[in-house]
Amino acid sequence: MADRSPPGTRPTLEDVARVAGVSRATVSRVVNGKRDVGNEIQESVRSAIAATGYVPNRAARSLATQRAGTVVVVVSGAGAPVDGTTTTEVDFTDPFFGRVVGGLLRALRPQDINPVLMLAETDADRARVMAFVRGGNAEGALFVTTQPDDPLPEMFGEARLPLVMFARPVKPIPVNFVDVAHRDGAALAAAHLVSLGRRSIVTISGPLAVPAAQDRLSGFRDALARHGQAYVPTATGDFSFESGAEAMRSLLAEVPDLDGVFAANDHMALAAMGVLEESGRRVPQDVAVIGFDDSAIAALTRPGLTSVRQPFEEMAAAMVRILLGQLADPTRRVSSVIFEPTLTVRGSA
Amino acid sequence: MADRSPPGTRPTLEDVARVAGVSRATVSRVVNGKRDVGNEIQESVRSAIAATGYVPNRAARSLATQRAGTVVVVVSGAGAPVDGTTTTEVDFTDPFFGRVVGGLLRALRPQDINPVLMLAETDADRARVMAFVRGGNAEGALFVTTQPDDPLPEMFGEARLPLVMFARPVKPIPVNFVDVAHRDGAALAAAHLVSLGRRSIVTISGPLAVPAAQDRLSGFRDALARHGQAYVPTATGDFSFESGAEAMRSLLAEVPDLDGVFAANDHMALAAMGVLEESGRRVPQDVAVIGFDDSAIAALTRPGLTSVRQPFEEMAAAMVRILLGQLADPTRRVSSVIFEPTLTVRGSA
DNA sequence: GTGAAAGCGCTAACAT
DNA sequence: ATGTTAGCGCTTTCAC
Repeated sequence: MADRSPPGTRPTLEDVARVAGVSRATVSRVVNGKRDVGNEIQESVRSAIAATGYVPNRAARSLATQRAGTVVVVVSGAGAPVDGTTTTEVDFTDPFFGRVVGGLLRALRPQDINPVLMLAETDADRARVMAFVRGGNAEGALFVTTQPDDPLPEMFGEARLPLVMFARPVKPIPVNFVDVAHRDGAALAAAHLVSLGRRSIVTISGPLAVPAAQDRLSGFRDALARHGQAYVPTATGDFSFESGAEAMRSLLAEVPDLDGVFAANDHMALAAMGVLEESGRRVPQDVAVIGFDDSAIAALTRPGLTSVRQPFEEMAAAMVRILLGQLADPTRRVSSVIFEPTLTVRGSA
Repeated sequence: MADRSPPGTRPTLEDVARVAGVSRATVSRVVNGKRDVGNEIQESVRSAIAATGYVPNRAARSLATQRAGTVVVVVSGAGAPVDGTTTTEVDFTDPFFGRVVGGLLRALRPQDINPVLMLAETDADRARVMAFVRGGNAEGALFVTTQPDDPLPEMFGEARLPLVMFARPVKPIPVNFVDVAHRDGAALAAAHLVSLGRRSIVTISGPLAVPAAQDRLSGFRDALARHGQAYVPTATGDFSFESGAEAMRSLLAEVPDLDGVFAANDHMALAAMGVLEESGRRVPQDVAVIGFDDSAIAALTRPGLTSVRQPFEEMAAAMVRILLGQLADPTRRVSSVIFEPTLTVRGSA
């Protein structure tokens, strides 16, 4: 198992072939599991591989096969390109980012495809991503963003390059995506609040330009209407902690006797809890609070935050599956998969 | 700018050369910014590139240059290989993971080197990483882990493969790393608590097998000793929320009149705050609490958590710098850079 | 079942 | 200053 070669010189197929006393082609066949190779030879090739410590060079393979063996995982989150460092970090501390990327990596792992991670914060970034894929350096892209109007999906569409998004794009463009049934998640929250006997329920919405926020709001309203509460006082935030606090304050002014709150994400729900407590109301006794995302933070507050959970890792796995399907059959039509959320019940509701 | 070629066939250097009426070599020179090319020709090559939509193929370039143009970013966090999904996610929701990886990507971005992201959760994963780099598919690795005894660094060392770690490894092996001055960070916390007039200060340590936890503890003790508090009651946690709560309870039993707490990370600090409030003590009036990491959560609690902050993005940039230096001059000795932390003051202390 | 040979797209001497 | 040429390490017909 020792390294014989001088540092910097890696063993090649040629080396293995020489050691095994066969041709490069045969070694290649063994390496790639082609079955029309005699057993004896197969043996000796394997031991030659072990002896030399051979590892295939992907660049050479890509060149020969015309397949990159690589996909790009593109992440973008914060809206504007940032000069400071703070805003941009939102990407990565955002609950869903890490979970999704982790899920993608795990789903990709058995496929012998490796993920190149790229940021898409600026137009230059996006151009870089496009060039990368157009140059044949990746076979497709997996795109996870919190920025609903990112132009990248359209660019991919026009270039007819394989892409799967996490979350439905705002514009109705033909693109593969995976999403959660936001309306159903909201309905879960509504049903839970009602089952808790809450009768004066309000909601803090996300920015209505974001499809997910839209759906969570309308789903919540519809569900509550089915349960008899025809009108749901609503304040709109932007998913940030601060906006959640402000929304809660204005709702409190409008509906002092409210006893249930559904916020479109956990940050805003947390902020709402804070405002409620400052106002002398107890959570969950006086007011029940439910968030959305089931982020790491939700478990770290007192009371813990009841929240709607998206099955991130399954969703990530689906993204990979769709992309691989598309690569295997490029004529395949775009597809989407919608997952059902669940409710994680903690102390707040 | 239109695509002329049938889908699937990408323009090559050859195509550009033909359109521009020059040789491949000349196009290559222009593409790579070699300066010994006449202006006229340069012009026509550029427009030929634009006309064809040419993008270099990295596989071919790698093969020719013998340089991968790729580094692998390895992340590992959760201790044992996991069958469920929960534990493993720790990686990604951990405050530092996203910040560091984000920083790495941004530092790599201008370098025309792209990062392949790999997990190192199991031995098979580690083997995969090793094979990847040994096969010449990446020029080196950037390793960020919360697992102090990961065997990967040693494997890289033995194979004499370029590696830079985030955080000093437990074993004193010769490896490049970037870290923060944990002792100084702890001293910052100590000084702040003392300046607040706290006289009965305790600390919640991380697992002592982790160098960072060791340093934070000893740094805190030493600093407090310099300020006159010779003995610091200590409870040891494992960085988890639950362990922090338990540690706080036992400290409370031991030192009922404590008025200051320094926890080795934010999760434990948060848990401590919760236990303190349950016990009827107010934060910060009765007890001041300081955490470590300045994670996203720290800003989302009430009161906000005062915490020691590591300059993650600068640290990530340093990792990249060190790796590139090593690649440029492989004989370079291992080096390390230690950054100074700062204190982010919020409501809790 | 195995080998010989061509070629993937690019770079880097070496010629001119 | 530009072109010619020979590979980089691998896969893949096509012969044998």
